[in-house]
Amino acid sequence: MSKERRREELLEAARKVFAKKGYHEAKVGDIAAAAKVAKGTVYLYFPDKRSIFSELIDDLFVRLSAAILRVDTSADVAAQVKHNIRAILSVLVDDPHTMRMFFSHATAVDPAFSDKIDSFYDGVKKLLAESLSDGQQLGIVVDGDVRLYASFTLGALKEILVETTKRKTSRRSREQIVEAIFALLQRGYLRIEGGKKKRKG
Amino acid sequence: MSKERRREELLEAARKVFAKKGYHEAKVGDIAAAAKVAKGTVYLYFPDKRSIFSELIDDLFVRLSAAILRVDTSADVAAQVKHNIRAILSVLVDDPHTMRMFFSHATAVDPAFSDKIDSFYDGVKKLLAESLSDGQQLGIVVDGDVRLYASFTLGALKEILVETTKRKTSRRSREQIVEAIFALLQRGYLRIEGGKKKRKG
DNA sequence: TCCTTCACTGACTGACCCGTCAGTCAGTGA
DNA sequence: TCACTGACTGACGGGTCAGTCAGTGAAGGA
Repeated sequence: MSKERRREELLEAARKVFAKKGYHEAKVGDIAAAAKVAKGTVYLYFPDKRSIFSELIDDLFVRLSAAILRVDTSADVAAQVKHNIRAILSVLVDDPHTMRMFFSHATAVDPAFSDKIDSFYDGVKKLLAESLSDGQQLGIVVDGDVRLYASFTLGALKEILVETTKRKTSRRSREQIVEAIFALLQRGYLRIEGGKKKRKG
Repeated sequence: MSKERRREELLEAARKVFAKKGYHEAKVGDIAAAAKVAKGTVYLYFPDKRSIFSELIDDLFVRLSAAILRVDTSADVAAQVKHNIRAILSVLVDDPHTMRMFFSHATAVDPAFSDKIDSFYDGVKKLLAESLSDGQQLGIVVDGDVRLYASFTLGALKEILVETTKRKTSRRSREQIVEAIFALLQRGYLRIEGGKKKRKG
C-alpha cells in the first residue's frame, strides 16, 4: 500500500462518511473504520478532521470549474448551454457522495466553509449572469434581471441534482434531464395568460 | 416578565443564534446570552437544545402550510399561482432568520430533522406536481415530467429566497420577484433554437 | 542476531459543552 | 418583620470525541 494510495482511500472513505452523516455526525473513527485502518492512521495523512473535509470541497471546486465553459455568444449557444448543463451534471451525478456533502452539509460546518462555498457559487452565478447579459444584447435572452435569471437557473439545477441522488433508481437518463432543463429555460412550462406587464420583444 | 413572554424571547433569541451559527455552533449559552438570561433558565422553558430547534422548524411548517393553497384549475390559475409564490415569499422573507436556519442548517443536524424537512418538502412538491398534472389535462401546462417541473420550480424559488436574505438592500420589490418568477415559469428566458425533439402542443 | 525504519495501532488525554441542581433573591402577603 | 414562592443563576458532573503518542510488528540491511 503506497502512501498515495492510502491517502486516496482515506479521502474516499471520508467522502462516503461525510455524505452519509454530515460533518458533525461523521466521527474520525468512522472514517478510519470505513477505510479499514485505526484512527491514528488518519492523522498520519491529514492534520485534522476539518482539513479532510476542506480538501474534498476544494477538489469538487476544481472539477466543477474545469467543467463549466464560458458561453461564446458568437457560436452555437444552444449547444454550449447544453454542454454546461451536461458538464455540471456529470461532475456531480458521478460523485453523489461529494455532491450531497457539498449541498447539504457544507454550509452548516462553520462560517469559513459557508463563505468559501458562497463565493464559488457567486462566481458561477456571475459568469452565468454575464453570459445572459451578452445574450440580451443579441436578443436571444429576454429582457429582465439577469441576476435573477441566474439564481433561478442554478437553484433549479441544484434541486434537480440533489433529487437525482435521493432516488436510487434514476429513471430519467442524463440526456433527458439536460433536454428538459434546456426546454424549461427556453420555453417555461405554463401556457396561461396572466402577465400584467406589457411584453417587450 | 410573564412565562409566556420569556419563552417567546428565548425562541426569538434561538432563532437568531441558530440562523447565524448553525445548529452545532450555536451553544445553549449563546442562546441564553442573546436572551439575557443564564443558561439554566433556558432549561426551565425547554427540555433540551434540540427541542428548541424543532419547535422553530415546526412553527415554520405550520406557517408555510397555511400559506400555500391548492390550485383550483377551474378558476383563475395565474392569480392562484402568483398568490402561492407571494405567500411563500411573505412567510420566508419576513422571517429571514428562520428561513436561513431552515434552508442552510436544518438538514445537517441529524437524520431525524432531515427526514422531517424532506417529507414536508416532498409534500409541497407533490402538491405542485399534482396541480401541474391537472394543468396538463387542461392544456395549460406543457407535456413532460411534472415531478421534474415541480423540482425545478421549488429549487428556483428556494435559491431566490436564500439570495434575497443575503443582500441587505433588497432592490427588488416583492411583487417584482413574484412577476419575474411567474414570467419564467410561463415563458422561460431563452429565445434560441436548439430543441432536438419535436414539440408537442 | 541486532539495529533501524516506517506504517500503523488503539488506549489515552484533555477540552468542550449539554444538561443539572443546590442555592440566591426579589417580590408578595399576612 | 417574617415565611414563603418560584424564577433565575452558574458551578459542576459526566459523556463525547478530536487529536496524541508509546508501542507493535514487518521488512531490510549489517
